[in-house]
Amino acid sequence: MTDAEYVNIWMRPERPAYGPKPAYSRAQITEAAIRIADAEGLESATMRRIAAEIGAGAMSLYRYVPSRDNLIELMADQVMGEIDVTGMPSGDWRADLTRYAEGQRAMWLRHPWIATVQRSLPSFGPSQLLLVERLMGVLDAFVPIDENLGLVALLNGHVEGTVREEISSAEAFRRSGLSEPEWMARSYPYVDRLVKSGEYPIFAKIVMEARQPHLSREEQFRNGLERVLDCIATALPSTAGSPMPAHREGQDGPGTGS
Amino acid sequence: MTDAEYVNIWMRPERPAYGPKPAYSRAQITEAAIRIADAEGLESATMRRIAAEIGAGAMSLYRYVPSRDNLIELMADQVMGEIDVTGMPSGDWRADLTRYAEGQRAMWLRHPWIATVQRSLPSFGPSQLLLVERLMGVLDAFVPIDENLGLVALLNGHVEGTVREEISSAEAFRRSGLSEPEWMARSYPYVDRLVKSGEYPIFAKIVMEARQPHLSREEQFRNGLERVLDCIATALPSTAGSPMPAHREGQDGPGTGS
DNA sequence: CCTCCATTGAGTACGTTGTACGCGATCTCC
DNA sequence: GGAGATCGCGTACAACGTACTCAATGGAGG
Repeated sequence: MTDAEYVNIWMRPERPAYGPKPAYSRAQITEAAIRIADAEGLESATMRRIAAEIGAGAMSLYRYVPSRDNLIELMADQVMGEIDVTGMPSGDWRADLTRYAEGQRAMWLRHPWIATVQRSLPSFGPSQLLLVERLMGVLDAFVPIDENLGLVALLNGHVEGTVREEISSAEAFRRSGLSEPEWMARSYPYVDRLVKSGEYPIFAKIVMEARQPHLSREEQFRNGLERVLDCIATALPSTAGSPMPAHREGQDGPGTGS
Repeated sequence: MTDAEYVNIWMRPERPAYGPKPAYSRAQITEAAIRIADAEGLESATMRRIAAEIGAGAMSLYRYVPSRDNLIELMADQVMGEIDVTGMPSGDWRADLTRYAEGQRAMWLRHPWIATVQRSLPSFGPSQLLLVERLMGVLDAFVPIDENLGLVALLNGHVEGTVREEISSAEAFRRSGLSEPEWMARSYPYVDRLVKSGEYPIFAKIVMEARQPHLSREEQFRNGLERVLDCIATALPSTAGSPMPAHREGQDGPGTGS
């Protein structure tokens, strides 16, 4: 009835007209859920567990949140608000996008369960909306809105793709209960068999030769990010300010000399 | 005990030495699971449901697969095998990568549940391995392996990011049980309030002005893909063949006529 | 002031999930 | 021809999300 009226969790008012004072709040529940999900994974953030965390009865949560799915939407929007995009656009689009990208990555690493959340697309929560405003505001002066959408998608695609991989390998370890070295030791026979079989030369090349996988995650991320920013630069008019990538100081783009 | 020995589903042999003839097979179970997940979502592909689909008892599946998570890994690898990468590298890297990207997208759209699967990173199944061989083989002759990894990550990031958005909006409709027009009608008051509030000028601009969201999904994907391929082109040596389409001097590569 | 009743926190209960365990039947190896 | 591993499968259990129900609560209308 009234439940189905709201297509969005944000369309549903939190506080009713009158009645007894609520003992808890959406914010409190959301924060508790995030705390649990951060520490033990999203699947551990069950309704009972969250309720216990704040000292409530299991069913009390449903006075504040219509369903677990909606609570997860609240969690997702909440953590999006952690990304610092104040003062954007600052005038230096490259610095702005870098700060955004690193903030996004840091947030994902703090809250790895984000990777498993279906952002049911247009569920625009307040934090997500603000993020869009600031992020797309960076390029808004330089390109038409459609171009902006494309460039932002490119940037987000890279950030999310990279971090997702980072997270999922960490998650795989956590789930299996093995440490990374132990896991690698266990995997060695399989990988070794694949390499020695000769059927997968490029896989073997990755295992044997690639240095990228041995760099720190930060460096891997940085390298990819610079590439994406260079790509964005080519789509902007020269009035956009940041110089062309070719003669940037400390340029480390595609094809280092060594 | 012997269960924990295997870190990988692919390290565990399917057929044991002796005993009665198995009535089913991993492949059969995997296919049934995929069929159900395609039609009703991954959460409907429960062990009981899958067993019923092939006419088996619920617990029989555990003779073939150690856990549901491992079954999902099998499913994921299976559908990766659907992407047609035969004949790569063909010599035209741009055509190869386009075919790969569109194949990847088509596969994701056929099996939307893929978006929710944590690819526990190095669980290299046979199809995934073959895919890596063919895909990375496309650029292997032109760039060092580390550069290749970066470029492929860029491409995959775009494909996955775009399709993920495509899927999650479709999923949101499916879950809510509403049709797209009905959903939009329900959302209208919320969106309208946001736009009229004046607090979100760029969001408003997207809603009011952007044409990209009204293009077909194929066109949106194509546009973004071209951008990524252009970006990759700048990282390749000129011997790679495919010329830059638009704003570069058209040095027609030897032999490539497109 | 009192009364009304929507809303509160919370207990109980139901249906569904993944899967541990154990059974008799079946097949390969020695 | 045993011996014993492996088969399909029924039963059982713990944990999940959440529908339903209840007495207690406290602002609104008189």
